[in-house]
Amino acid sequence: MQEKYAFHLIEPKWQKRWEEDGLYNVDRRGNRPKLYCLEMFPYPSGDLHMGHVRNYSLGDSVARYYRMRGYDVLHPIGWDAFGLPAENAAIKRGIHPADWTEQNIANMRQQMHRLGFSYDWRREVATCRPDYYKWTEWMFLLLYKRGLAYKAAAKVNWCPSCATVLANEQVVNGACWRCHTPVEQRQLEQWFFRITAYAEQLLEDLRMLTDWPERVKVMQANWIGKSEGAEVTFTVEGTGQEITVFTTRPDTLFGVTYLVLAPENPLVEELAAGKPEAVAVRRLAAEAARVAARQRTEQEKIGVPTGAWAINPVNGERVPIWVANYVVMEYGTGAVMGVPAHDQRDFEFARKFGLPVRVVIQPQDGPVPEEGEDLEAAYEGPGTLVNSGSFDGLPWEEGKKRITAWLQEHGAGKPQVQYRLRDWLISRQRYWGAPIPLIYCDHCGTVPVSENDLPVLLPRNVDFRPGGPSPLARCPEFVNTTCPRCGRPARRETDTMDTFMCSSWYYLRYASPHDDQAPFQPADVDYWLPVDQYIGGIEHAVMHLLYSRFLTKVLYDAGLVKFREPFQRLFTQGMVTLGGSAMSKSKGNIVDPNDIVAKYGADTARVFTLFAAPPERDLEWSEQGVEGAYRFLNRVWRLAYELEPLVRQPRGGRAQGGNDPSAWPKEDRELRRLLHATVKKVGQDIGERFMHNTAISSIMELVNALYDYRQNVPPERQNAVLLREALQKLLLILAPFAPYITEEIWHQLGWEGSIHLQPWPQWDEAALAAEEVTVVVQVNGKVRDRLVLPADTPEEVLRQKALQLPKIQPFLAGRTVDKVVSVPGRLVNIVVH
RNA sequence: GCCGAAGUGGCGGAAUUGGCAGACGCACUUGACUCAAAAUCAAGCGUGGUUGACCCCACGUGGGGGUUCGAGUCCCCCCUUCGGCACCA
Repeated sequence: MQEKYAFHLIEPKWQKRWEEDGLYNVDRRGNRPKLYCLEMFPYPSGDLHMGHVRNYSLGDSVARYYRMRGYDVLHPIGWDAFGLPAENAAIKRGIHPADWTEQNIANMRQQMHRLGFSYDWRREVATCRPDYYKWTEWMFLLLYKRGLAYKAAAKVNWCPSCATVLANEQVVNGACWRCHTPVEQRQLEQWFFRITAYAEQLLEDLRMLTDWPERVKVMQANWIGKSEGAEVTFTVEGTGQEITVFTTRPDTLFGVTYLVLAPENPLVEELAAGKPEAVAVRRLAAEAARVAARQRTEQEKIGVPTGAWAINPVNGERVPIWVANYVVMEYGTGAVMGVPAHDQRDFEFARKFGLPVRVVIQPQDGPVPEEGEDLEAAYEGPGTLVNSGSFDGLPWEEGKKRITAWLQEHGAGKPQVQYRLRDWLISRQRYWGAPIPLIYCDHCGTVPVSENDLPVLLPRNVDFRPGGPSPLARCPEFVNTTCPRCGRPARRETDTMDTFMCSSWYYLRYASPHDDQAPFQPADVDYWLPVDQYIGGIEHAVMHLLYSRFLTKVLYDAGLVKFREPFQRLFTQGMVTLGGSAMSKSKGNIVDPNDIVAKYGADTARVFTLFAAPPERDLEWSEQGVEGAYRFLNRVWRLAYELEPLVRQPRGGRAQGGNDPSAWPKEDRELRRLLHATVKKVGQDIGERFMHNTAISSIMELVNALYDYRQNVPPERQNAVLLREALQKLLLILAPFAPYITEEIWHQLGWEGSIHLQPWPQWDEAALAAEEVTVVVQVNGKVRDRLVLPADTPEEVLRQKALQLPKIQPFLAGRTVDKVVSVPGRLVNIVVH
């Protein structure tokens, strides 16, 4: 065996060999359990960054572990390859997006090879290739046919920097999720997916996801934003028009002292027309229109009366109708009933504009002033109905039900559930995306492209110069076509799909990556899906993960898949930081994985990223920590080098006491116990706990124990059988984390076959029981001494020995022993006073 | 404001079921090897007190209270940090 750990020679050698042997290719066989381990596929930006290294190292160790445990492991990778940076490269550097993307893919694929990730490369997909986006278009048509795709004019989020619209999920704090430019509101006609039709299921099925992080489920639930309440219909005095409001507090209906409409509500103009208030109303509406709905939060509440009045259905009272900027058109009905006594926003508004405040809920304890005019703030808590006619005295929850029922009986309302979720806007005014497969015909209207004509190909020669309509709209060869229905000249849709559409179904494609008849074969998907373990960043908690869940449910309803949820277990890993913040080009705090691999090797990079922090937390990059990981691998190498003569002895060498471990000396039995305990723990840490950091630390402890044994046991007494077993198992459990060095040592020591095809080592449960235990002796809960005893010492003997310990005596002198608590194998606690 | 997660040495973190707090690693200190350095190996390394030394004692997991023989872990209150949602009626 070589004396030096020459990673730079070892790693390229095995990389090539594994690839030639197709070591990680997997096919549907069915005679072994399957496991689908998936990491979120990357955008091919050009280079892997440390976040990728961490994400893929995590997934790879899981995949390798289960492979060794006898599973057929589907572990694929691909490229989320449509998107704006490719188009920007075209604009800035004159390189075509397709070429730019393919070059980046080639480079990143090479980096992944160097890192030794165990992918089945035959299954690689790229969303920008026609053989993939053909099926993205197919998915669009599926939604279209099922009535889940529609075109509508709406006020939408526009990113001026990306020159395209964005979905609500893609606006973060009022800015574009990708480039952080503040978004603007624009009135445009766009394509939407009716994700709101699945709001209830998307919310309800979160319960099934018991192996998802709580915070992701909470974020999705918040995003869906379910509210239960009632719709109440008010009549406009004089005209008989109706204004419907949504409220979660029908129990406060007797407390209504005004109505408010959103400035964009079309009723506003109707109501004010011809009245003296019309000028002020129009001015307010115009003012509000200038401010994006999402930025209104910081605005002062402003409002004006419309001059119209409404009749409260429950008591026939006249209340004024106002317009105010604190009501949003996009939620509910764009109209709200004002109950200042029991809603803080209404309270502030009423105080500012001198509207009356009427108390209709009395809390159980501590009276709220009966006269609303004395209130200092709205009372929003529970209580009993007052000033509410025949409903007086009801508990509020009961009041909600009874008043809603009354409204329903009298045709003035009904129970209503509202969701905050909006439909998914999928049009993008960009070139580098999957075309929306629709044709507009002057005679036939909107006509979907026939499935047989898919894919609608992106034309290669387009004009990328910025400004004006999107490149596709400026490409007559693309735009001009014939109507599939009537054959007359027609125009293609020139918007492309949101790239989140491409990534919302890719995990299905890996099952049948090259099928040209269907997006996937049922037999493949039924076998491999759902994904058993999905790993990625938290940033996709409500974007990618929500869209993928939605699409899966649509496919389920269409009978195309047999599962309702695509990702069984989800793990969200933390960021890689340097100087406390995420690595980014703009901050200039980048560590290039290429440099680390060149300097220390891929195994070191992998071991460091897995060891330095628990996977879910942020990982602060540390060059010294990397050196620590490198030192550890060198210690493993040296250990193997030193043990080689022992390992290679004919018939495995000798062991004092023969091959029966129970006859071995104590040091041998102790080392064997640690070995077997470590094998068990590492398996649990990867498979059950997802704590790769503690898995590696326990392997380090094993290595340390082996060094101690070598140093402390005289050479002639060292147990070759044990050391051989220990080294072999050590390599096997380290293999998922450090695939190169373990493979190399495995072969240098003369063991057969790839280490990565070996079964996970067995552990002997009987070997785990320590023969001797250290029992802590406490007095009043404080540790005063320790006893080392055989593990099977009877509890009575244990207590006796503890009470007789010399160090204990001073603490017992002059005191009475109340009781003695003992836990065999752990402690004795003597309670005195 | 509502919801969620977290808070442990100089640093990253461990403690899986209520049972020795600080595993493992980094940094640091000392020693061995060396002409020297690097590498490697060995020892030490929570805070305070005490001692010639060994020992020993007290305190210690964001703060305060509680349950328990025993709390980093369970309960209540509070503080801080991070994340999500937010005039959503």
